Amino acid sequence: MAPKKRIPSSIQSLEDLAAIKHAMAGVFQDAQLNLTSHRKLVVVLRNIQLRAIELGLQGSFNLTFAKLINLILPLKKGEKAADRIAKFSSAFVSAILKDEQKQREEDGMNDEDHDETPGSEFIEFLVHHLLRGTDAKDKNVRYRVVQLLAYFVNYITEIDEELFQALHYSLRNRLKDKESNVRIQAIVAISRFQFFELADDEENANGYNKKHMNSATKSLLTALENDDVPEVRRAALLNLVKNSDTIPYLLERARDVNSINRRLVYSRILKDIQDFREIDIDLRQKMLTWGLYDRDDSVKQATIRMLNHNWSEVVEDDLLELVENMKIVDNDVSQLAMMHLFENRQAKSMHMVINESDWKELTIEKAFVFRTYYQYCKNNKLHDIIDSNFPELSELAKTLEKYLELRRKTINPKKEMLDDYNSLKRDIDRIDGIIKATYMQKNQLQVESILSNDADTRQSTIAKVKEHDNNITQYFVIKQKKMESLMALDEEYQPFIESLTDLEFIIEQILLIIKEYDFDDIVGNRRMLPIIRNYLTNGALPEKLIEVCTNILRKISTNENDFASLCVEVITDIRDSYLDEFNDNESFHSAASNPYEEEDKQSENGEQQQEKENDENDDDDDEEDDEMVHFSKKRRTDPELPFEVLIQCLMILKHYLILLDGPSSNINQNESLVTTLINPGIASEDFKIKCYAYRCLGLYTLIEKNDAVENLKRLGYVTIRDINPEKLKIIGIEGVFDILATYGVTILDDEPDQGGVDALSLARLFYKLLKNPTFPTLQATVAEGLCKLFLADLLVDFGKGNVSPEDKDEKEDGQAVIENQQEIQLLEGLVLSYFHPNNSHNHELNQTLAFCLPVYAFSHPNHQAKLVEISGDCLYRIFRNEEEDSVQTPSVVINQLINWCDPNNVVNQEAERVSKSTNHFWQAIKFLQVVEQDSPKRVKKVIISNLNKLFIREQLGSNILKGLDVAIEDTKKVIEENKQHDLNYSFDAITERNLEKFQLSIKELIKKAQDIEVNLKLEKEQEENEFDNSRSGEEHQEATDQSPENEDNELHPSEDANDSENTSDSADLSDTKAQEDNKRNKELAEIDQLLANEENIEYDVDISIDQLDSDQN
DNA sequence: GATGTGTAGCTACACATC
DNA sequence: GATGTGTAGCTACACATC
Repeated sequence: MAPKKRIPSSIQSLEDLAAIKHAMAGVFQDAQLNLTSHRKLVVVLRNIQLRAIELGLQGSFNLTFAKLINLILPLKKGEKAADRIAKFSSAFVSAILKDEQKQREEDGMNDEDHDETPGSEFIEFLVHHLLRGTDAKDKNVRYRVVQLLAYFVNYITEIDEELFQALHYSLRNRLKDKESNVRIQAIVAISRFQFFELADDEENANGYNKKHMNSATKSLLTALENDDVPEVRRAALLNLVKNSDTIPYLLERARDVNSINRRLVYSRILKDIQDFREIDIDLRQKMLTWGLYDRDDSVKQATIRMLNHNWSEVVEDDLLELVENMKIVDNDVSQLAMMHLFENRQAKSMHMVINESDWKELTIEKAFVFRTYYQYCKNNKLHDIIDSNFPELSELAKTLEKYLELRRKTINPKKEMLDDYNSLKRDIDRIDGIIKATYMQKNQLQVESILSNDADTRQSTIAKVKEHDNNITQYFVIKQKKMESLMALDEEYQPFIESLTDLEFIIEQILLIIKEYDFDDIVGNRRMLPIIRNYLTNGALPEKLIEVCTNILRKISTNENDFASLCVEVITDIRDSYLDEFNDNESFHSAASNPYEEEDKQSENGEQQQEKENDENDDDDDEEDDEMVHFSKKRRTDPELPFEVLIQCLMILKHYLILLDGPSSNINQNESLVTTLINPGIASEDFKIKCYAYRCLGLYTLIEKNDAVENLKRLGYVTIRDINPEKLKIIGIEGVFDILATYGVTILDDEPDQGGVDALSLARLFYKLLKNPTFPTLQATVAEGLCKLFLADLLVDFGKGNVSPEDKDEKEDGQAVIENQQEIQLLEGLVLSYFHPNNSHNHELNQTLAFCLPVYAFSHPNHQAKLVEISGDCLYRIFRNEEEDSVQTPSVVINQLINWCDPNNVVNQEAERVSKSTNHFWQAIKFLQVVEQDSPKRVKKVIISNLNKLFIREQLGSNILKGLDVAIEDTKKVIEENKQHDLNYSFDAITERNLEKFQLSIKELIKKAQDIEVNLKLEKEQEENEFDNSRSGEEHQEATDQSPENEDNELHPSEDANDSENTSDSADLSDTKAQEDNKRNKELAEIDQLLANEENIEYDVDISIDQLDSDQN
């Protein structure tokens, strides 16, 4: 045999098994030390193997090899020696196969026709051997076994079918191993099977019903989607084949909870997919959205790199082509993507050149690229580029007009069809609304009939229910008919609306560029203004275009009054042109009645049209007086405005009002807008119009304070009516919050009976909405609105005026105090909804609160103090009912509360002030009360074991600290008293020890504080002795009062609610300078008093969330 | 369940090599 | 110039430990 010659003499001299074994051990010994000698050692071992075969010791060689492998099996993951041996084994197997392959080629044998060779025998033996260890008890053994198998599966083409099946079966079981490291190796191993045809492909569906997916791929997908260890999912992500079947699942990992996995999708997976155009366009866009908006910066960076490198390379840096492959209409992320693309190109000096001719034939892509490029240049102050690429304002005005004209020409011939289609759609929406309302009435009646005792009443209600049922059926029939007519139009409508949407998108882009221009170009302005005004009045523009147009108008206008006249004029013109048509009187203004017909004839000539436009305007001026008379005459008999007219007016009104500067606006022309547009809009049955009208009402109230309370009421009422859709409710509540934020809570009335709105009912409204999980977005909106009011400290006086002094006396502390605490109660409502299990799926709400609550807490010590006040109560309520399935554990909640109230977290605080904060002192007292109450044992335990985390320092002064010591003592007493008959109070040794420890630490602090105080006293006395000689005691008093420390150590105000007149007195807890013993005693007495009162306060106070519960029922 | 420890997976830089 | 190698530092997460 040929190889014989190659065996070196040193190995040739091995004569018996012992010598072979010894030589093999030597090779392994060296192989475990480093990787560099492996190539050499593989050759050596191969020679030993050949020698063993010569000696007829092939079996023994295999066995010895297995024994040597066994030595590394118990070594845990990461052990270098074991990893090297595993690699070495793999290299050796590979060498054998290559050797034999070469041999066969030399012998002129076909690839296929080989029988059992020593090599395949060796591999089979090894795989057999390792398979016995796949179920080993030792996790390290399982890990190493699967690791080795993962290496060997690369060569399994050589092994027999039966063994192959056994291997596949065992590895699949390892995918369910409880050790994640074993699972990872199993994934690597199984991933090689993806390229084979597997026998059991059909029976193992796993939910992925793809024809071409083999069972290995399916197992990996299962792991990818369901394994709860990120590394395992990562292994699946990186080892799965990439084809059209698997790619959607792989890209889905861009939303993995683990940021590394998300990043890998962008840095590896999308890179591996050579051409991003193979990905579905919607998915492509999702990838951009998820990546560019990822909260983790490294994911964002990976996305930007992918965009700038992989994607850009595919289209050979052609921006337009790239944009063609993105979704840009109604897609915010594309704009962000463009900014990153421009930035990268700017860095590489790849400047874009826009030719004049480009503007003549804009596509949506071109328009979008130009617009975002302008934006980019403006943001980065690249004025030179703007000047060389973008036309003068008057030029751009021409372009704009051209495209607006094109739009008009596109719409005109289809106008009838368009009107029909839209009115059918509105009809259907309206019928849906009616059906929904009828259902609700029906359900109500059904409930009534069940509850009713009277047989007659029941009879009549049942009859009514039947009637409703009939009506519903009829409505459905009508709806069906309308739907059919709608479908008939679809064929014509769809392609038309698509091209129209594109055209409007192009116009929007031009307008957006214009909006960013500087308007000091008078010629340009003069050109622009009539175009905008004309199309705003006569163009029936969609809202998006209206929005930009009003923005441009605002910029062109010299001042706010000018702007207001412009907008009101446009709105009045739209309205009047309809009314004129309606009255069908003189031909006055007939040109405007159908803006399209007449102008169409002249449209070829822009100049001519412009002239006509000017003429028209002149006419307006001349006839203004006449018109006013006309107007007032008509008003009395004003017909109801049709949908199109009213909605146009409301849309323009909305964006006009948005742009006004708030209540300072000195605009007088608005009042009639309410009576002529907003009120009819609110009265309209059309939901869309209603939404606009209420939005306008909210905005109007922000500039006109007169009816603020009345309008607040109207907006609030919208949110209560069950029939209103969530969107409308949100508009209502947003209006309420805007009004409160603008005017403050002082606009609220003290006496609701006289038609005003009082704080209490408003608070109830907020609670009700916050608590209702039927409308999750509304919940989140309320939370956000409240958070903003809290942050701006606008709720400090909320509800303060509600209780007159006499009332206060009558009710004693309880009720009066609580009604004065609307703000605190609302804050508690927010915190409770943050932790409430009902809201666990409301991401928007949770996100809002997760952001706002800490911002609120850390922005001012007073805010923290308010949170301290509610923390005990919150804790008690969240876990009051043990059966209730709370999402959060007590430990999480407590830690959150402690963290929010930690004075170290407040911004801009000096260390001295922080160490004097009473926050955690009070929190400790609140928490101890919860321990004393009938809270569940687990809550008590967690509280006690977390007390040591509170930030309490000796700087508080010994007297305050003594108060805490007393409180702990009291709590211990309560525990002692109850422990016999109530298991909730009987704790394990650790918990009891923790309480002791906490008390001990407080006692130590007291000692420290006393030492400091004694020293200070001595110093002071010394000083006083010196003073006494020259100064009077009065002056000394003054000096102490002025000391800055006095204001530092406030007890938070609401704590001394019983004593509110004395707030400033009691708040003074200065411990470093103040020496008066009587003051100290007073403070101590106060704390005792507070602690005593706290025990008396009922936690189920009147306007709690729970109360609302029962209100609803 | 809270704690500390160890590791994976970058990321950035200097330097060497082809 | 591009490509690889070595090093240090960082962060988030899994795991072991009590």
